[in-house]
Amino acid sequence: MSRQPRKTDPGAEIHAAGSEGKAWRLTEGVVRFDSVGADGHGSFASLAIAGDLIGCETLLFGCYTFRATALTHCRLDPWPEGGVADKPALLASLNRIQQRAADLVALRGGQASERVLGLIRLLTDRNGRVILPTRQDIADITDLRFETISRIVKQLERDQVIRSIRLDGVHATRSFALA
Amino acid sequence: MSRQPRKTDPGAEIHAAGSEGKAWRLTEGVVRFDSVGADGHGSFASLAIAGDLIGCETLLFGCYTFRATALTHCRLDPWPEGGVADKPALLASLNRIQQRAADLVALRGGQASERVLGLIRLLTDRNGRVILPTRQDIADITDLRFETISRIVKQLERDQVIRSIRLDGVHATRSFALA
DNA sequence: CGAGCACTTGATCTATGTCAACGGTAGTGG
DNA sequence: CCACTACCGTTGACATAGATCAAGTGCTCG
Repeated sequence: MSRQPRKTDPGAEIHAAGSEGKAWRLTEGVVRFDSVGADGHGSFASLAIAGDLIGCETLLFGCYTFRATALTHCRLDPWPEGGVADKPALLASLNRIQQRAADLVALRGGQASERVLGLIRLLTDRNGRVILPTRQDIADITDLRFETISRIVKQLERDQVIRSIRLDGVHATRSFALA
Repeated sequence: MSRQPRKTDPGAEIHAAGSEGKAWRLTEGVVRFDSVGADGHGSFASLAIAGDLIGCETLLFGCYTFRATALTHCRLDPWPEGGVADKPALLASLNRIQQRAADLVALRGGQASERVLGLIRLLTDRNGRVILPTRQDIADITDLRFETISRIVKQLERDQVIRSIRLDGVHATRSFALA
């Protein structure tokens, strides 16, 4: 029995921390991971963007370490494709996780506007389009406040660093093209 | 020909970004990793503490992605022990890297004193002892300024959250015991 | 002894947080 | 259709944590 690809809406929980499940490759969208404390409250831990793996810790433990939440429309494909992960695939994902971690650290240091711009660049596709998470999610990722994010995004728009575009099914405040 | 364990002094470069080499397990000490830009300037990217792997990306690329610098006296053992990494070992390190990344993200968010305390806890051994990096390195890790770190560490000492201890070969301002 | 480093501490400044009010849009139920 | 609610985003006024600038201490090494 092979698993099916899975699609999610923005805001939907993909899996809870500690729940059982398998690993996936995120082929479209953005996912946030949260560490969940004993009280059930979560704090932002990591991010996955298209191409990243989700839940590879299940290969070791059988259950997920973090809570995963879709920040945009997402598509998840079962991983590993053949059902069994080989060593080169593991090495590649290990490397990707390491790189992503360095990106995240960079998004939490320096000037507020640089951080937001950094995240926008990270999320921009090869056509120069971005679908942003909500202001609150951007704030959680960058450790800023949503009011600050709102001001910065507006300012980037005024400075014509980004320009609002219209994609169907996406809030007007969240789809942009890089200038 | 099997490689020898390696020891380093605080401040020493363990390897440069892009240089060729193998993977190691850090058995003692703390190491910082920096992304190195085209201009040769580095920015803090990640941290390894005792038990973590260093340079597992060499299994894939043959060379190191980041610059590695010893923050304390360190001991490095060749990895994998047998010369070839098996899948369970890879999965375990993948998991460890993921966990470490979440720790790091947490160290860069919230109140300054909480971040510093978080780092201190992360670096404390099972006997409640810590050897801290320099104030500047702590600042780079937490994205604060060294003056701020100095004030916070002193305050933690005054509040008796930590207490200065004397370890030979270590600056008096850097070895502490948790209260 | 002098130079260089790491650390400490005080005074002041400022980027960002906080609080508050309001607008737009989607959904829901009458 | 409208009324109502629930979000999400925007904007202004003001507060403050931490940055910045500056001066001085103590240690180590040549």
